This record gives sequence, structure tokens and C-alpha cells, in this order.
Amino acid sequence: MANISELIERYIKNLLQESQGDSVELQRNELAAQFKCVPSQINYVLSTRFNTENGFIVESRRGGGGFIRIVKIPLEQHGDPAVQIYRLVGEEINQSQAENIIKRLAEEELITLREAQIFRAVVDRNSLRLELPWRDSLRANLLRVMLAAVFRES
Amino acid sequence: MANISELIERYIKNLLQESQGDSVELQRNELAAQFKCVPSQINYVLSTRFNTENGFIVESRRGGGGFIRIVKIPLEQHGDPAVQIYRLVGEEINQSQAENIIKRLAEEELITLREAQIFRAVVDRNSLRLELPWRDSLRANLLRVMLAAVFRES
DNA sequence: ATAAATTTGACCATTATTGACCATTGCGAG
DNA sequence: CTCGCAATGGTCAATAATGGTCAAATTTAT
Repeated sequence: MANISELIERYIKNLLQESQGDSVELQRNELAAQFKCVPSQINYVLSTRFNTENGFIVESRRGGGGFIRIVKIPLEQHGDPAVQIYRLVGEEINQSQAENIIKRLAEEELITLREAQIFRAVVDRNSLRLELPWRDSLRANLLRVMLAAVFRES
Repeated sequence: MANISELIERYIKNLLQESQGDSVELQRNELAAQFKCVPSQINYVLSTRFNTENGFIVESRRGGGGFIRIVKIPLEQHGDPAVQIYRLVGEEINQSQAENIIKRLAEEELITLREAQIFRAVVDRNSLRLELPWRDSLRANLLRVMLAAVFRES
């Protein structure tokens, strides 16, 4: 189907492949003009196809010389453990589940001891001062972005 | 990179590196001429990139023989880290302030690059899915516990 | 028919650039 | 000495250049 969002997605993934590294930088307005769509559609594509669940990190800056940078998290390079663990997190996670995952990450030496301590501090229920439906969701989100940060090898 | 401010920032940081000490002295008009911008843009760069939050002090003098001196202030490496951290982070902190602190910690090699990326991921407003009065407070809290986790090692 | 995904646009936020006008300092001419 | 000017740097507000959010409208899939 001639779905613009999909075209944009493919275009960006192509750029990622071509660029030697694992990231591309682009301009929102320029891209939008190129695809003859409104700029906010770029945001739509980014949030639906290039989010952390899909293994991407998006950074950006506004103003003069602004940009959008899309970074691919190279999960494959770390082999099975990293991928499995990343998927394990899910939409919600409680503290002890999170701690198990962190323990495993440390055992597999995918993160250092210090990093494990940072992870534990963040997923601690006392750090996440929220009531329960939301706390587990925030914890899952934070765990995922922390994993993404670590697996990101820049 | 169509961003003069960034070029000027890099230029000054280069000068700082090259000069043995931790300070450089320059002339506003001269610099502005060199980069073909208005003199006040130098002030813009100074106030956004070389302020105390970023660990710099700027001194200057007007009139004949005027100058601008930029001095880099290193973080205290001794004393109780917890106290210093608490002072730095406070009860609430926005994303850019947090990022500045993280950048400094990495520059001072108090945390590794990977750790800095974890920190950044956690303090990102998109990771902390909360509305604004509480988001800054949660961010401050998380930053504090992460720093505590790292400095606890004694 | 309903739900989900996509497309649009109005309005918002952040960062950079520019220029008019202001302040301070040093140095000569009287 | 003192006054005045040349040589510096400072402030602030307007404008430009980007990107972000949110929800309504529309299209597509179930």
C-alpha cells in the first residue's frame, strides 16, 4: 500500500543501512518536504517505528541547526542473551522481576557491577515514587531505556 | 553543521585544551570577526555553554585592552560526594540541567561514557512519563540515587 | 460496523542570530 | 588634573529556524 509512513520508515532504515555507523541524522522539515507531508508525520513515524520497543533511540534538538538523530541499538551483536533479556522486560515489571533481570545481566557480563548498582537504584520502589499501577509501568520503561543506552555502542 | 554557536564553542574548548592551564583569554570583536557573526553572539555562546552550570567562570574587562577570560572550574574530587551531589541536583531539576551535570561528571571521569548514557536515558523527559511538576522532582530523585549508587563504593 | 492506523493542522517550545542601545576603561589633548 | 573620545565589552528584545504535541479528520483493516 502506498502508505507514506511506511515509505518514510523504509527510507530511514535505508539510510541507516547505508551509513557505516548505526545512526543517521536528518532534518524534520526537509524530510517532510521530500515526502510532501506535514512535519508532524515524521514524529508519527518516529514514535510508531523507531521507539525503544523496536530497538531505536531518537535524539533531537530544536532551533537553528536543529536535527533529529536516530540510533539503532545493535542487539544482534550481543547474541541471544541481550535480545532475550531486552524482550523480557515487557510493559510492566515489578521490583523483584527487575532485580532478577539485572542479576542476570551482571552474570552474563553484559553490564558492569557499577552499572548493575545504578540499575538497581533506579528500579527500586523507593526511587520510583508512584502508586502501583503506574510504578511497574515506569519501571519497565526505565529498564528498557537503560538497556538501550548500554546496548547502544556508539 | 549550520550552527555558528557550536563552532565557536568547539573553537574555545579547543583553545582551552591546547593552553596548558585551565583558562583562555580572547577578544570579543576579534572572535566575532573571525566567525563573521555579531559580537553579541559571543555572549550568547558564553552564557549558554560556558556558564557555571557547565563548570566555567567568565571574567572580562571593557575598554582599551579589554578581554574575555574563560576559566574552567573542575569538580571537587574530595569531600563527601553525597553532599556535593545533593547540592548540585536539588529537589527538582529539568532535563537540560541534568544533562549538564552528567556531561561534567563524564568529562571529569567520575563516571564512564556508558554510565553517562544510562544517566541520560533515565533523565530524558520521554522516559519519565509524568506531567511537569512531578517530572522534575522524579528526575532529581533518580539522578540522586544513581549518583549515590556510583559513589557508594568506598 | 468498529477499531486501529494514518494524515493533517493549529498551536507550542527551544535554540540561534541580529541589531539597537548601554557601560566601562584607557589615553591624550587642553 | 580633567574632559572627552576611542576602544572594548554587555544587555535585551525581536525575529528566524527548528522540532514537539495533541486531537480531529480520514482511511484502512478486522
